[in-house]
Amino acid sequence: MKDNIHQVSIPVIKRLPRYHRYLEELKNLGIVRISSKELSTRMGLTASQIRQDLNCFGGFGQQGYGYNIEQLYNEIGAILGLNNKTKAIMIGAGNLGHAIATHIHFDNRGFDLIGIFDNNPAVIGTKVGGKTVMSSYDLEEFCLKEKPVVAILCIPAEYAAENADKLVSLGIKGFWNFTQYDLVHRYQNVAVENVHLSDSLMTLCYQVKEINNSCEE
Amino acid sequence: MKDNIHQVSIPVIKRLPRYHRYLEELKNLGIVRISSKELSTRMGLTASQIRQDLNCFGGFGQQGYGYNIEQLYNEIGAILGLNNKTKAIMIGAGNLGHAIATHIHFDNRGFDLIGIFDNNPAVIGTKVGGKTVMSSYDLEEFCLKEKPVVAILCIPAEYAAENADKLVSLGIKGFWNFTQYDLVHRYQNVAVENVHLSDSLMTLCYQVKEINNSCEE
DNA sequence: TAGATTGTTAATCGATTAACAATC
DNA sequence: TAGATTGTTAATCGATTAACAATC
Repeated sequence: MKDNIHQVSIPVIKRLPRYHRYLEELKNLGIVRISSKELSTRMGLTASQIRQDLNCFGGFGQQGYGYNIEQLYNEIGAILGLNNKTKAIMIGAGNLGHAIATHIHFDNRGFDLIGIFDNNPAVIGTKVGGKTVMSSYDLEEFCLKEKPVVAILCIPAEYAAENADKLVSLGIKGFWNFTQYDLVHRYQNVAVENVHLSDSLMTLCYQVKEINNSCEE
Repeated sequence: MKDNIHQVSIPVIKRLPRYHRYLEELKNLGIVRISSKELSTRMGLTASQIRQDLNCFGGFGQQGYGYNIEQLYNEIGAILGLNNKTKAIMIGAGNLGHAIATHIHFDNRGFDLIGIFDNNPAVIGTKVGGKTVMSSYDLEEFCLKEKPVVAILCIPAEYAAENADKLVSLGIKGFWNFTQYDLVHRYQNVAVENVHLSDSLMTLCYQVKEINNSCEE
């Protein structure tokens, strides 16, 4: 590992999961080593970028040889913290929450989903991904006892602010935010990862329009 | 509108939906005008950036006054193409597809979801968001007749490549890709907007770890 | 007119790419 | 040893920020 003095930039971090995916695939193909050049061709980026990215964390390669795929795969997994079992809770078990809870493999991604909460009586008590949905009234007691670190927000935007404030006061250090609401810049020392689905869809709308325009010309 | 000669950069496009959201909120509060300075404070960015971003598309403001909120809101909506009714189909009506189909307001985002397909007999024929799920066998005929422009991929990664190839051959010009699979760089003149949920979660994993580290020191 | 605030040009900052000496 | 490929420094590119003249 290298000096942790200046922290790694966001663009680099965002590329790590993609490296991890490609390396997993190569590993499963039984390939042992790869050069930055070869990997760059497969991934559609430059060899320079790969080497720069990896050297933010240390020298994982070997001159004249390249990188050992399995080793690099494990290193990146460790950097991301995928072997952790960070306790996570989900707030909101509607359509989206339900899908996220059952669709995502939290254990492979460094998390342990330990509780799901909702305030809708029709949902409380039902099973979602093998877990019984709890009432929001029991959230505080649960947090004091279980000390979850991350909260997944799958609630309507209008409840996001109050819920987030409460959760931070209960010790939450990170949000996976599926809400329209802008959580970033609100808290000190709290990580926020936004999944703004509507924003993403609008971006696609623009792009498709642009392609249509350029084709018509 | 301004010269369309050099196209607008991706970072700018990605910020447009956020502007749109803030302006909608301001509009609903009944506020009529806003300066780039005031908006920048609310959004946590610089006034310069806002003015630069907006001037990619034309001069919507007025010196000494600022921007008319309703007008700017409408302009950005028009730039994004939110008034379009681009025909979209969904491939895969599992947990995630079901949630996306019912959770997203496609009509406000420039799209019209006209068909949902799956190859699971247990799902075919059921209703999702008021629409009957069709069999994948009928996809080709449907596309030839209805000419959808965008496909939403909510299928396992291993089926992504074959489905995407087929859909492109059937005239699809854009993907909203919820698959692990990397669609970008595969096709000419096809827009791809990725929602890599697992990647996003891994990024959060890293960030939470970093916060913990810095707090312990 | 004076004050405010834009549109736009210039300066800065950061991220990506290229180059190459180090070394396996 | 010679060839290959890294780690790292230097050059380039692009995006963000600052400055200011134009103008409402």
